[in-house]
Amino acid sequence: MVRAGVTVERLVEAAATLADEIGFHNVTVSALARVFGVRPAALYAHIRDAEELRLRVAALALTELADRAAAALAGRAGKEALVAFASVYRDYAKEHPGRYAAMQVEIDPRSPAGLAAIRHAELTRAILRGYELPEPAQTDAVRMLHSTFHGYVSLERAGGFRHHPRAVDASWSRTLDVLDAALKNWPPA
Amino acid sequence: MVRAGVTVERLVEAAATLADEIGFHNVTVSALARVFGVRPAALYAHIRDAEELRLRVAALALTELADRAAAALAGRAGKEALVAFASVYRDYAKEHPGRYAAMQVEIDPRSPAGLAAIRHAELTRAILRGYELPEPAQTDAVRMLHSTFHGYVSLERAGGFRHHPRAVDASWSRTLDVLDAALKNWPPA
DNA sequence: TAGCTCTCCCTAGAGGTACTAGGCAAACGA
DNA sequence: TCGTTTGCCTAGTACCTCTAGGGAGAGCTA
Repeated sequence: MVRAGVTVERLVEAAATLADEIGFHNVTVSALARVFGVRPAALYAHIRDAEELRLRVAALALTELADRAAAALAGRAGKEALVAFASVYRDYAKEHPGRYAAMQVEIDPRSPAGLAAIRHAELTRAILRGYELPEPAQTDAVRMLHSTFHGYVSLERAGGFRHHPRAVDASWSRTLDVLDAALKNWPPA
Repeated sequence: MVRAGVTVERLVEAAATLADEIGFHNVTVSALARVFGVRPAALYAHIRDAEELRLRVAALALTELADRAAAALAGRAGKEALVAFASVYRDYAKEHPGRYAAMQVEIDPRSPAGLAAIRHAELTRAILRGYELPEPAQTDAVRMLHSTFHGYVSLERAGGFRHHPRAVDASWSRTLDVLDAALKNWPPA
């Protein structure tokens, strides 16, 4: 009986990779066990249940994306920051569809995934450095930006834009122009 | 052996109701059979498989939402139309979380669900009546509006706004103000 | 009305998944 | 070298999807 060297970290990493390959939806404890050449029951020594596995993949994805966003935002402000963040977001979803899907699970704010999500929201706030919005407009803007990014990427992935010939990249680029203009000229309450 | 009177229509309607109650994710053929007081195998005379059931629920939800949107848009233009559509969208998601989740499945454009989705996109275009945007800005705007609505509702439902005290309704209202301003003053390419 | 057919739901069963309980052996620490 | 711990095992329960084939009620036909 050769030991497979399973650890939580390797498990979650493999689950994330598997999600990108076969879809987050299809990542099961059994499928993951097959990856490691091990019986499904063996994994329950490392994770409590399938739900914890999914939450850990979500936390991994949120952390990875936050890291990339932080790097992209470094030294940038205004529209440059906006475009950099948005590109990182959309590219990550393209590159890692399974991880991106994992991020959409309902998240307890006090879990590790919840902390990663908060860090994520704080980074979105960093986009606004060059725009000088007061509160509560800043929070409203953060929510709107996040919504637009997530909504666009989500609809694009689901095929929601496929029935019209207009290039999806072009609409994305124009959407960022519009968001930039909106942030520069935020209407008074 | 009393006949339960199962038909595809009643099945899909019950599945949608069940989705709103226990979550779309938890709607299984078995659970649906229990609702009808029938063995799971009996349902396979009416639906091909679980996938078809899910697609039919998605089509039902898209059609219902399109109907409501059409009614809300009748006789309205400009910001009034924008707010009416957005409210219908968000309220529907609140009222029918299971049906809303069903709409997020990947949809073949040529299926009934795909046709409902296209009708949906056309209705979003009707919002723009009062704003007089030329193509391709119109398509870009439709995509941006749809993205923002979906993204906001989706993040709200997933609890993404829960970690900040700012009222979610207030941010929503301000987001609509910003979208209105953006449509009125669409930046040139 | 008697019989025939069709439809609807049944049982049985194969195969997959989540998860628990308990066992055995490899790896590690004293 | 000898416990002890750790990691993976088998066995088993429960639930899910879906197929095959059987029986009985409902409606059509003569």
